[in-house]
Amino acid sequence: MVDERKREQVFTEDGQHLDEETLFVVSQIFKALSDPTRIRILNLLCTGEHSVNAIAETLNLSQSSVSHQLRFLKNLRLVKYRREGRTLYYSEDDDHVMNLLKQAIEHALHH
Amino acid sequence: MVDERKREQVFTEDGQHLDEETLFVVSQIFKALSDPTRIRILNLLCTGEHSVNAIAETLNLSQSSVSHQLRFLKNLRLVKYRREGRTLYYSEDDDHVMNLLKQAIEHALHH
DNA sequence: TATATATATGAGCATGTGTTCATGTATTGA
DNA sequence: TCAATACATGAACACATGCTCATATATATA
Repeated sequence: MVDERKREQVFTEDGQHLDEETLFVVSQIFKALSDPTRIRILNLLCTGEHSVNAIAETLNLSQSSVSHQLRFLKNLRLVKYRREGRTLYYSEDDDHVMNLLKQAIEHALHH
Repeated sequence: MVDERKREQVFTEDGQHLDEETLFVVSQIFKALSDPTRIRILNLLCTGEHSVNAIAETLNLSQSSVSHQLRFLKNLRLVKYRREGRTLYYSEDDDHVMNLLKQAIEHALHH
């Protein structure tokens, strides 16, 4: 039997109270990682920067779809880009989130 | 400038080729963590097992909503339950995924 | 057996999401 | 300036998602 008294909203190591903003940020991070296309793009960017067309060709996706997803990832500051002429080279921009992705991939592969 | 030759599908530490199933599993894990209600439920279960009604009352959610989400989490084997009379006590069932959640929460809090 | 309690489930609905298609914008080179 | 290249953007559509409401199921107790 468990103690069912309402927990006080103290901050403990786990099960701490989550304010609205934290809840939103956490859900956004995971939402970004919850789509197969975005996972493939981020996984590819693990190997270094790539142009939009390179991503589309390598992953066999439409240029438009890749561009839309890159905008999504850019808004969350998970990727960044650098311009060289007409070409934009995208690369990762959040070590911590990339780490979460790598952990989940490792977990899924070794099961 | 980056080497744009198509990557061979060798397995390297990062950026490895992701087969369909792995991709699906990874996306499902993150999808489970991408909803505020499920995050709150899992975060509460960090503190120990809770009945369905206790979860609903503590988090101020409807019984139906909690029950639906618990079914979702149970299908992914992220939670389990034990029966005691009419009451079902739910608890976490995947240390690794709970760890991903805790990391993301810590990351979001200290920013 | 009848009633109450705890939870599960299905339908329906509003909203969110990811894609394609068409087109717009920016940069380069002739 | 004109055409070509690389990428971005908006609309529209199909589909997924999470909630509520009503109801079903399972267990305990009188």
